[in-house]
Amino acid sequence: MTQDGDVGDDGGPAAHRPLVIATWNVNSLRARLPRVEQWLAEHQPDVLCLQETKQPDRTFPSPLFESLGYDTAHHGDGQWNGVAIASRIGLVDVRRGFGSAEDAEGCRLVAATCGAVRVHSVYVPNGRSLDSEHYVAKLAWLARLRRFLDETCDPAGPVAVCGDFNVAPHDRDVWDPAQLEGCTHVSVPERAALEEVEAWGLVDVVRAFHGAEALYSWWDYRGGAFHRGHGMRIDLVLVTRVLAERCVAAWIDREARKGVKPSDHAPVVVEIGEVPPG
DNA sequence: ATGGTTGCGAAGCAA
Repeated sequence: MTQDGDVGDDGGPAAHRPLVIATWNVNSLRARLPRVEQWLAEHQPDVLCLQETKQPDRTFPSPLFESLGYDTAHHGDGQWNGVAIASRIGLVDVRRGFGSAEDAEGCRLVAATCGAVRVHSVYVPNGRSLDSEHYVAKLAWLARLRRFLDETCDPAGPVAVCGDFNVAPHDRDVWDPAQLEGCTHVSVPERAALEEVEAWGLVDVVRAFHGAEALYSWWDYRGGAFHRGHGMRIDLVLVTRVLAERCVAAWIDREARKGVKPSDHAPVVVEIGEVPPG
């Protein structure tokens, strides 16, 4: 690992490695642990947000993360949902859930300050179907997230909201909008609820870096969806303007969807040049 | 053709 120094390799000004923040719905951390270890070693993110750890806090493998140089905060209470943040740049002021009745969906939000950045790992409810009570709860959860940001953060500061939003922001974020008419993830109300979250002061940096190009972060396990290109971009890194302005790269690691026992989601990675103090 | 796959936990549900 390189040390931050006053002088770079070429003798010129120090070349600071960007701050790397990633998010990954691992669809069971237990099942995915070898892939997560491999991915951390390969990409060396400073912060990794995880969703669907599918385990209670007491079994979360924090010692393993510590051995890899990461402090962790986990919020999970059983075999479903579960979110975490792993950070090698510090991890303080942990908050688990909204701290209110709206959190009844359970273990879908954890926040922590990592270095200068207030980081949130979120797992938005799936919604199941448009006529389901779970869809109503999904809309309410997104509205609660917006209020949570209003109450706990400053949009002028360095804030990142990362995770599986279970909403494709735009028709360009799904392989075939016609096939998905009447389905969750693309409906007008949930897209509006996501826009309300972004309107707090957040930029979808992967989209900002890739114009209108088709980019997906999730592909169904069934029917060879990945190889057919049948995906959706539902995993997002949303950052405040002060971070977006310093963003030097933002991408989705499709390679992680390949190989042995992949998650059905790919990691989303954002690289930020120089982070000002919060 | 209402299929297909994975994870959880040990039958069916959730995604």
